[in-house]
Amino acid sequence: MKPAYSEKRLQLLDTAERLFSEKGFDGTSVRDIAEEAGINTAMISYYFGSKEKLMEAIFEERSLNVREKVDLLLKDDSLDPLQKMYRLLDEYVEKIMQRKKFHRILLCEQVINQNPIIIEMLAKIKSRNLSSINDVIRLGQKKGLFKKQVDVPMMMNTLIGTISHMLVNLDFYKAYHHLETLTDEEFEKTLKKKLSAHIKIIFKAILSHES
Amino acid sequence: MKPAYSEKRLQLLDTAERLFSEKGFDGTSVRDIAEEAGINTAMISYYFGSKEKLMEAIFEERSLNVREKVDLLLKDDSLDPLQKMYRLLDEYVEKIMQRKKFHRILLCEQVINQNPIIIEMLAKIKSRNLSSINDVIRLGQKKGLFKKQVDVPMMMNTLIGTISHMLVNLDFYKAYHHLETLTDEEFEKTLKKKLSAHIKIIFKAILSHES
DNA sequence: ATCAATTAAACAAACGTTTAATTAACTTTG
DNA sequence: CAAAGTTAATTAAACGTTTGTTTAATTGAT
Repeated sequence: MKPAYSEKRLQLLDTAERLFSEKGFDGTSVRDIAEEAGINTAMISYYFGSKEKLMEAIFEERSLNVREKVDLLLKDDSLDPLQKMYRLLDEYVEKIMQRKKFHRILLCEQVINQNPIIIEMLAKIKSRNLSSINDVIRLGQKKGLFKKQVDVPMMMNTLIGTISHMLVNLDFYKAYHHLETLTDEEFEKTLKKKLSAHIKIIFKAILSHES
Repeated sequence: MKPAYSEKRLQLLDTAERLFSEKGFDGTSVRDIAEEAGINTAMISYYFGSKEKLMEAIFEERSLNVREKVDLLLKDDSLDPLQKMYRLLDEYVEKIMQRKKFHRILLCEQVINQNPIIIEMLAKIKSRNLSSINDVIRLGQKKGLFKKQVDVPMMMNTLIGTISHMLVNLDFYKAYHHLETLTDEEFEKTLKKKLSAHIKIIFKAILSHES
């Protein structure tokens, strides 16, 4: 369980992430992971200690923390509060799309997972991110640009819910809009633009006071 | 595998739904289910044929079909198209909240599931529901009340994504708004109202043309 | 006496983890 | 600079459980 960054460790981590996202944690055996990675089964215990701890390692390496992004945003005087929120929203779209496999795992594990270490990890990240976002919201309210009553967790719920649910409907969405001819990169680019524009409309309606 | 509606069959189905929603399909053993239901393990094969088919039975009994609701809505001349969409949205909030356990299962299985029967089942329901909803949208567009370009799957993605993601954040949301003192029924009522109002704002922004 | 419902026991297969042995990579030493 | 010694990396095999399903026997009602 010694080395922190070896090629085989990373190989196991990537393979496990892929298989967990395709078949779930309990649907994937350590033999599956080792075999597909071309590495001996015992190496999982050797590097991570256990299958559970391998999962924890995935969460530690892939979880999304927006505090730094928010700090930069708050300092940037060239952007009004709504534009700051637009940038933040794009950050979520970008990062979640960038880490599709992990966020599919996250989607399942938030329902199923019983591991107290992961539960604690997610609770901390959620609280921290929410409190950072609240800073931006309060700024907008102070400047009189946002409504006084904004249900921020509800708004974030729609942000993450919309992006996450798109992750499970990717193929359906692609087929509906006849986008199968596009390359993966083209489709991804198109989709991110659509998601971004769509959620901007939503955020504007939630945040700013108009009839 | 004979009887379609016996007390023990329903008992197994309910217990399985609960355990699958708490621990996932692969995280739940047939012994778990049988033991918690107080029924012999072999009865699962007897009634359903297999664990897989038990899961299929859950999907058959709990999936949400909105066609009837939409048909009623389309006929109702006392409602304008936006109000029809509001009613439809409330139907989704109501039904998903009513079937929390099943929709937690659905959330995971849409990512993980490999069972072709369930995949086919979900694809059919999704297409059917979407085409029904498209009828309402086209009506609104015909009357000049809705935008000409509406990404209906994207809109539905936000609807279902918002409600579903709330299902995994219930406790967090309750704690954030200090709603722990409420009874379960009171909280559920409050939450449904909040969800409904929130999504109405979103739908209005997506559907109607304003700056 | 017949047939459905129910049971405990047994089945092989798959599970996560550990073991003890072997190989590979360095370090130390003469 | 090679040989010996030392530690880390890697392996195949085995461990004891648990898995979903089936079996063959038993119960209960008609």
